[in-house]
Amino acid sequence: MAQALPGIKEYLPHLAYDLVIFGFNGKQLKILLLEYQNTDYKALPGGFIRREEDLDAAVKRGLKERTGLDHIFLEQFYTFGSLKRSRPDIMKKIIEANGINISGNHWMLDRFMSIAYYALINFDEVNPQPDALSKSINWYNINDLPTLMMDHKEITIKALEVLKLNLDRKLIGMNLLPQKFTMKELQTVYEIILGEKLRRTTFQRKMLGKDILVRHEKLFTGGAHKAPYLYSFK
Amino acid sequence: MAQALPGIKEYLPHLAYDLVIFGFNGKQLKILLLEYQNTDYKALPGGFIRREEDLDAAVKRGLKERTGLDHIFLEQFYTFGSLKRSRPDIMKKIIEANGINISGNHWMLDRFMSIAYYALINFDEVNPQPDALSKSINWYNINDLPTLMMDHKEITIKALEVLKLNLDRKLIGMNLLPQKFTMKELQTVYEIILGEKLRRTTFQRKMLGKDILVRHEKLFTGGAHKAPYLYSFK
DNA sequence: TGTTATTGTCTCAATATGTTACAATAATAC
DNA sequence: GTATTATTGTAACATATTGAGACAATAACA
Repeated sequence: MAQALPGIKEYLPHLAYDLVIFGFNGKQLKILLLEYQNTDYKALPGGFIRREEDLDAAVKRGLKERTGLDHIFLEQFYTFGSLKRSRPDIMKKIIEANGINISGNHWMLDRFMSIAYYALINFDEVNPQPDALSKSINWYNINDLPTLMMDHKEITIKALEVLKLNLDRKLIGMNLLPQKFTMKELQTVYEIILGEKLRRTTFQRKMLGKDILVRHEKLFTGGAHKAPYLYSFK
Repeated sequence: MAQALPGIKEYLPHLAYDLVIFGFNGKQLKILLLEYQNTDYKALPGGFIRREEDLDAAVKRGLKERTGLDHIFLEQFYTFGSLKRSRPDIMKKIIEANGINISGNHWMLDRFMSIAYYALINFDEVNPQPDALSKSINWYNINDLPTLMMDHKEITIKALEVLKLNLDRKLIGMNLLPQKFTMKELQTVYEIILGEKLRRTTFQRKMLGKDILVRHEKLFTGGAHKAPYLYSFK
């Protein structure tokens, strides 16, 4: 089961990226977390940058490896560079828990800066894949996260803050919903990201007034009530 | 005149920071640019990160070296990581123009990512200092910039975009104005950053309504008209 | 004392948002 | 069928915010 670690000749030292991948299941906002083999550590997906590769390309590559998806909303939001964020002791445990021997001066145990990105994906389209060191990758509710490794909690909180600030400006609902959705689903996305309840009538009027939605057929769910229209973004 | 280059043992390889330092002279928004010795290159101030130094600390150190100032509004806004942004040919010219020999595989000629920050300072308080490789450092009007080295124009444009987005949220006027200022000066700061004229009466009402300003004595400038009040931030 | 440019504030109009109300459904129960 | 229920779409009105113009109150100077 022993495998080769990435070589220092292939990757830039001291540099990594981390991904906060948001998904929406119709009710709740979730993120993807890796669980490392034989440890309790849960972590954001991440990776290294090849020496002859654009930063953005490296992150897109990692995102595709974890989700199988291309052409996803992806945005850099912050670079974490404090000294204390690097924890060679934890990295060593994770690698050794995979049955790999690592020398004390291996480059993966050095200090790292992490350039953090967040991605927005349609929950239903993705089949997440764990990376080489982890045993599983799973969705976790943003309001009920487990303990995260190192500074990954801080990274996640910052991602959510940026998401909130960008909510209106970047039409973020578009990327978290299926192609067609109801007004209520759109409102739920907004409510979860903003962390507050919104008024139904005001929200509807505002969204319809923006001239960004197309109305389609009604959705009959079997509920004993008026059926809502489906919408898509223009 | 020959001097020693920074050693690879002291600094993290492949990593630099750049600073977009904004100042306001009462009329125009300006940034600080270095001019390298014996070249036509103009560039943003920047530097490297020590191996045992927090990223933020490195940038604060650099900001203090250039401006002499501490406790300045400073914010990270983006990390530039494309392959083509690194130009070892240009770096080599700059270093050799300082009368220093540099070998072709020196670490300063490697690929670099740059973590960009912007700072807001009070124009009148600062006495800028050039760095070891440059002959001068000067203020340039943001609307009339010279040709900048490598991707520094792109970095500057992005800084201005972020400044614009953060204008209301972070009370940016506070950092660009002297302690006491007139409503007109505050409005001018807003107008330049937003790139549009604002309505005097609406602006005044909005600012006074925010409950962030303290009104002081009037300012008599000698103009043949009513004297404006001076304000400071609470 | 009149002239000029600018400032502080008021008013009214135009928009935008908060709030309530209510008719129009889809399914189900009878 | 007809009544019942939950939810949706939209109208209506109230309130708040912003746009636009008007105007009196200066400072300095001729």
